[in-house]
Amino acid sequence: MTQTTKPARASWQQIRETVRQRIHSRDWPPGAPIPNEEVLAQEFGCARATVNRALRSLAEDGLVDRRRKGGTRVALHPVRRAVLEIAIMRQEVEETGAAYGYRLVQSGIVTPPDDVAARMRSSGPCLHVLALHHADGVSYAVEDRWIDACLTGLDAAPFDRVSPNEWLLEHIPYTGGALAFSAEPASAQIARLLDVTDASPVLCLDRSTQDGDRIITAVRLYYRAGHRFTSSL
Amino acid sequence: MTQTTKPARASWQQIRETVRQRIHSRDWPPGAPIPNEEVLAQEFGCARATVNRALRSLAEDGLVDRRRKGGTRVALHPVRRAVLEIAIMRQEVEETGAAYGYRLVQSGIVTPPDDVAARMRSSGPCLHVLALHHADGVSYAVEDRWIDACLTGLDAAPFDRVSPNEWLLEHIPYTGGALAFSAEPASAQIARLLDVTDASPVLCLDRSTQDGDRIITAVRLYYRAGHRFTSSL
DNA sequence: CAGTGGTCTAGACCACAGA
DNA sequence: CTGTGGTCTAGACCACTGG
Repeated sequence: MTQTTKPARASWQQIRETVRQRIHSRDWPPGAPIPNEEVLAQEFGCARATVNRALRSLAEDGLVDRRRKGGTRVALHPVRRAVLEIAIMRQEVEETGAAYGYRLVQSGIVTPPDDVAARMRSSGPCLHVLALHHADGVSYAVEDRWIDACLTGLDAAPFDRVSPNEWLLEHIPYTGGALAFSAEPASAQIARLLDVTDASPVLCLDRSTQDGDRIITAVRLYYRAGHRFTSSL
Repeated sequence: MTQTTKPARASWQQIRETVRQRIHSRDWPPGAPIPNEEVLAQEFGCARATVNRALRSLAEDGLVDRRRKGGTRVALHPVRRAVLEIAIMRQEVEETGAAYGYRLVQSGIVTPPDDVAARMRSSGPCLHVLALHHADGVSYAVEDRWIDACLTGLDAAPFDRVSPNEWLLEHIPYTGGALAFSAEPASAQIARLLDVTDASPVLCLDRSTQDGDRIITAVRLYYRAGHRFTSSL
C-alpha cells in the first residue's frame, strides 16, 4: 500500500508507466501501433520531447519497436534481457558476507595450446596464471587465465598478492569482450583445487576481454556446483 | 584534417565517443572528475542538453558516475554488464540452424512440494508441466515448469503442441522476474530425458516470472553439459 | 513524396547533496 | 547556501522509410 514515491510532478517517467500499463492491460495489444509522439504529447499535455524520452526508454527495454515513418508498435515478443553484473571476485565474495582470500597456484610465460590460441586469436606467448579464490577459507572459484605477454606493465603485476582478475580490471583499459556459461565435469586438477570430487559438476564462466581488435586476456572461472549467478529481468 | 567532409552529423554520439576515448587513454583516469556539462558544452560548441545526453549514455554503460552537485567522475571499477537475451526455446534452437521439436512428457495440477512453493511464494495448486525440447531430433533441453493454477486462460493452453515456454510468453503479460544459472548433476529422470549418463553435469537455468507481486510461473531448464549461454560485454 | 521518429537548441526551473 | 545534474519546453531541422 505504501507507495514509495509519488512525484506528482512527473512527466516522462509517468508517461512511460502509463504506456506500460496500457500495453500490459492489452489495451494496446502486441503488434498494435500506438499513437505518434505528437498525439501523445497533446494527450499528456507535454512537449513532444518528453514523450520521446518515455518511448525511447520503453524501446530500450524492448517493450516497443520504433521506426521512422513506421511509427511505434508494441513489441510482438517482449524480449527478455537479463543483465548480469560482473564484479571483481573480491567484491563478489565480500558481498556474500564472507572474508575474501586469494592464493596464486602457478604462473609462467608459455606458448598457449591450440584451443587457447584460438580463444586469444593469436599464438604468441602468453602469461598463464592459475589462481584460487577463497570465501571464509573455503575454495570459492578457480581462475585459469591467459594474458597476452605483450601487454605493457604486465611484469610489474604482483600476481602473488593480487588476482589477475582484480589487477587487470584496475590497470588495463578495455573496450569490450565476450562471455559464456557452461557446465562441465571437474578435471582432476580443478576438483582438487575446488575441493570437490572428481568429475563432479562445475559451473564454468569463460570470458575474453579485448581492447580494440586485440584480445588482451581470456579467462575461465570454475565455480562449485551449487553456485548461482543471478539476475533480474 | 578534412573536418568539413565529416558532416558533424551526430553531436551526441560524437561527444560520447570523444569522452570515451579520453577515459580509455587515461587522459581522464579512473576516479577523476570530468568537467561539468556547461563547460563541456562550450568546449564542444553545443547545447548543454546534448552533453547531458552523451554523459547519461556513458553513465548507463557504467563508465562514469554522476551525482548532483558532486559532478561526473570516471568510474573506479568500470562495471561489466553482460546482457543475455532470453529468447523462446524455439528461436534459440532454430537460430543454431537446427529443426525444432517439442514433446510433452507429463502435465497435471498438483500441490507443489515445499521447495517449489517457496519459489512460487504460494502453496496453492499449480499446473506442473514437464516437457522436452529437441534440436534436429536430439534432446536439447528439459523444461520443468510450475504455473499458478489460478492463471486465467490456462485451461485453453495446448501444451501438447506448444511449449509452456512459448505459450506463456505470447499470452500472459508479466512485469518482471528473476533468473539464476547453476551447474548440477543430472537426476535419473533428467538424465534419461536429456539422453546423458546419470549424474553427468547439466546446466540449469532457473527463472521465475511475476506480474506485479504475484509469481505466475517458475521454470527450471536443464541443458546438457557443453551447452553455452553467450553474451557480449 | 510525406509522415514519423531522431536530434539539437536556448532557456528555464527544479531536486539534490556537498561545502 | 550553492553548484551540479535532471528535466521540461517550444520550436526547428534532419534522416529514414513506408506508401
